[in-house]
Amino acid sequence: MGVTRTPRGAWIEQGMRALAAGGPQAVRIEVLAQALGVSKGGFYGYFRNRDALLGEMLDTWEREAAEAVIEQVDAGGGDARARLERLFTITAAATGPVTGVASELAVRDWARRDEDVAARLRRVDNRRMEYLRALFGAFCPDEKEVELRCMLVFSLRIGSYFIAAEHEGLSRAQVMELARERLLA
Amino acid sequence: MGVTRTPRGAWIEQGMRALAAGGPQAVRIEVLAQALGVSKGGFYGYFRNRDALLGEMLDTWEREAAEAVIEQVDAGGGDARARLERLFTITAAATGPVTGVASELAVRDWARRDEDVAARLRRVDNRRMEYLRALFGAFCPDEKEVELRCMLVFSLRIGSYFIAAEHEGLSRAQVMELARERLLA
DNA sequence: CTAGATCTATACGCCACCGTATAGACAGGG
DNA sequence: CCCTGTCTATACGGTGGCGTATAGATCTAG
Repeated sequence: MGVTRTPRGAWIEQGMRALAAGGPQAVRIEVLAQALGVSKGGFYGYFRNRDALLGEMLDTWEREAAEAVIEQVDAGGGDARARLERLFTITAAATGPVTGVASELAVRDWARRDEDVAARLRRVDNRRMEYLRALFGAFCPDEKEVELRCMLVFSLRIGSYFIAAEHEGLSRAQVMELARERLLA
Repeated sequence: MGVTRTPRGAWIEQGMRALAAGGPQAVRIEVLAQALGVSKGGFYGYFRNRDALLGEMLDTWEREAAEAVIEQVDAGGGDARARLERLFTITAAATGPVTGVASELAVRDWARRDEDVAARLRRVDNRRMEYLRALFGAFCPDEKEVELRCMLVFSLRIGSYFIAAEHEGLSRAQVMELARERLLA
């Protein structure tokens, strides 16, 4: 039996790279093949067609996007505030083809026009929101206040990548730092 | 001289619709033509090629995106808080092919992968940020606090469209209302 | 009503990409 | 060493979209 030279996962990972860089339209089999230094010949042994690849890409993203960060945050221990701090730091620096920021933004935009993707995103977002809620709930008694802070954390994270505006006398990082202090108060 | 049956502006508007619905990749000349009930024959009389159309679409967006809202807000008069309230209401309901929310989200995503688009977005965002800064500055003495609130307003607006999470016992509108009260305090 | 300008329909060549078919290359078991 | 299963390269037809060419349609001016 021959060994797998370009395993299933390689196609998925390269697909995620393409998705992150150019959206679902940029996930072209022949382009992925070239990036892998291989012809597309083997692709159709793993996947029925291009849609099957996109589906499996979303499967892996859905499986790892939320859990990867949560596990990493929890692994460090500490109280709720310490974990939130760590969460801010980690998500700000997240890179890599599947759990990186670029992939997530691409998925969010994709979800606007595809109901299946939207459903997956909803599951991931709800899982994260649930986690955030638990952390804020640990030191924040008002339930509404908790929801508000969760939404603010979420929005700032996404906004910081989609917003191009500059700030008067402050860097973006400084503004984010201000927000961080305020949210942990 | 024949009268223009499908004027330049019609192509641009239809292009913006396609952009809003499916991103720049979805702006296909033959599709626009079909949507306009016309063949693509006339297109190349107005535009050198597809890129020229995309460029003019961005021109009109850049020209109208910021100013349209600002004028509409200022037209109602009132103090800074009243204007901010009106700004929240207007931007939440914004529709239409060029100044609508969908177009803006599409442009933001597009800007991630095209430096020219990013530059245009930066100009629009800075113009809006400047306006927001003036409004918050009217009743908020601390400069840093002003920047923070501007960033929060911006992020919430964008986040509310890109975030799929649901809230515990509250609707998204209720959370946004909470944020509005807090930001105007 | 004709003339000229402008808009439009249609046909064409071109290219990128999808999915299939088929034959060669490579490893391990007999 | 050969055989078999698996991965791979290449060639092919089909489709969709771009940009051009060209001829017909439509409107205003004179």
